[in-house]
Amino acid sequence: MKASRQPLSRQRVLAAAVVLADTHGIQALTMRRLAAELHVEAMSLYYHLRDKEALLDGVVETVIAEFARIDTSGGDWRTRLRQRFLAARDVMLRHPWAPGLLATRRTIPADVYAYYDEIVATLVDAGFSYHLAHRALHAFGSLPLGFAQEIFSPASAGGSMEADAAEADFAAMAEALPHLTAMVAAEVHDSTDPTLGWCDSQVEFEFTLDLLLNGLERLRG
Amino acid sequence: MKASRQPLSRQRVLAAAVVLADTHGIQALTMRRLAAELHVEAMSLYYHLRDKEALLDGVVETVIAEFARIDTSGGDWRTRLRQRFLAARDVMLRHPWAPGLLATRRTIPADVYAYYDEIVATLVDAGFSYHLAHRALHAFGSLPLGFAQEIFSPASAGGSMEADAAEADFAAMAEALPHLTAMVAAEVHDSTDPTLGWCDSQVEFEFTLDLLLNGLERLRG
DNA sequence: ACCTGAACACCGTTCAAGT
DNA sequence: ACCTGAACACCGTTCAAGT
Repeated sequence: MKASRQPLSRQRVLAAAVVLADTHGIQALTMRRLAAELHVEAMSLYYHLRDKEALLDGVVETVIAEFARIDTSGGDWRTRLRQRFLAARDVMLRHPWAPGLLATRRTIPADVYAYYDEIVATLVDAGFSYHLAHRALHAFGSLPLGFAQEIFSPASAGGSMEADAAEADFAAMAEALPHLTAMVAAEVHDSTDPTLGWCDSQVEFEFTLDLLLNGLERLRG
Repeated sequence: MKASRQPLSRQRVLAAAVVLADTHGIQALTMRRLAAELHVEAMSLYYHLRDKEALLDGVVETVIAEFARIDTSGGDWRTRLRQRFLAARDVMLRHPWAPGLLATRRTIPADVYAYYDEIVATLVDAGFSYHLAHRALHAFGSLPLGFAQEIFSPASAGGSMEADAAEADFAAMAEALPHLTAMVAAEVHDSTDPTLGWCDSQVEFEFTLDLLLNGLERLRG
């Protein structure tokens, strides 16, 4: 136990931080707790990382680095981008806290730039102008990073909406929100569908993705 | 000064919280500081709000309530939704911290449900099935709330990308990220364009919006 | 009904000091 | 080079107490 204590490093600290967030949630990722996990005092972390912001930046960097270099092989531009975005999604599904954390960062990991460069390359190779490629990048939003904007209850994957409806007076809700009620009744997420939350399930992700890809294909000069 | 001290209320606390966030940033919104702003001790706030989560929930509720009831008058479903979403955007531009805060909430303000009910109503009235209306809602993401997913530097409205390029060795960047460099060179955001950040400017917001609306129009049965 | 003082547990961070 | 103890400023929150 004592003999096994190799010296810390930035990499080891970041890896431990990812594991801690995966197992106990992002709110458990405090300097003191992370240090305890590494059998070290909190202050030791400051030797390897400037401050907590630097820790969080490093954590998203670590996650982004998981976007494996997938083969950009066969298919047209749409299938190539589709592959990439779905690969990114695999990573995010393993780290459900990552989208939220990424949203709070003010600096973009360098890897993200490289990633976006490849996307633009794919578009331009397919005949897009830089102008349209730029707009496409905007339109994609966070889809290249593997997640869609989450509106409804990011924390409660599994649908708080049904739960609320069950608790509250369902008839009253049906009266106040007739269209939503009808829609929800007709549309319950397939429970085998991998999800990052109520509003970001796999099938919806792919629907939005294809809607955008097809719309862009139409605009492609 | 002393005589003007009317008793606190949930509404007054929330209004003060919005002002505090507007003027000093969301990170300045602490129980203690908010209390000081109201010339009261921090503990007094707990009489009106259960805890800080309840405060933050109330703050987003207050912002959402600003989505004025705009006339859903003339035009087809696309122009009606477009009006709504752009009106929401006006609100968010006045509270740039709101999208980020909203992303951290785990419960949806009741007003948001009512808002989405109206959107579904508009779609269904236009001939959408509930199924397609549901998918449309997903595809819209956060656009109905007036903002697009922000990938690049949410905090630095005004473009850290150019800044970084200026600081770093531009030639090296051009080599490492040839397509992005070319794209950025060809595409600089118009500085008169109202923006919530590098990746969420008004023209891009509208482009994405129309791309989705047109794609959905095509799928409409 | 509405507000407060004192206290607690927990943060991130600094600094001088240890090995 | 790498880690630590003590201390500081700042959180959110409780509880019993004031008016």
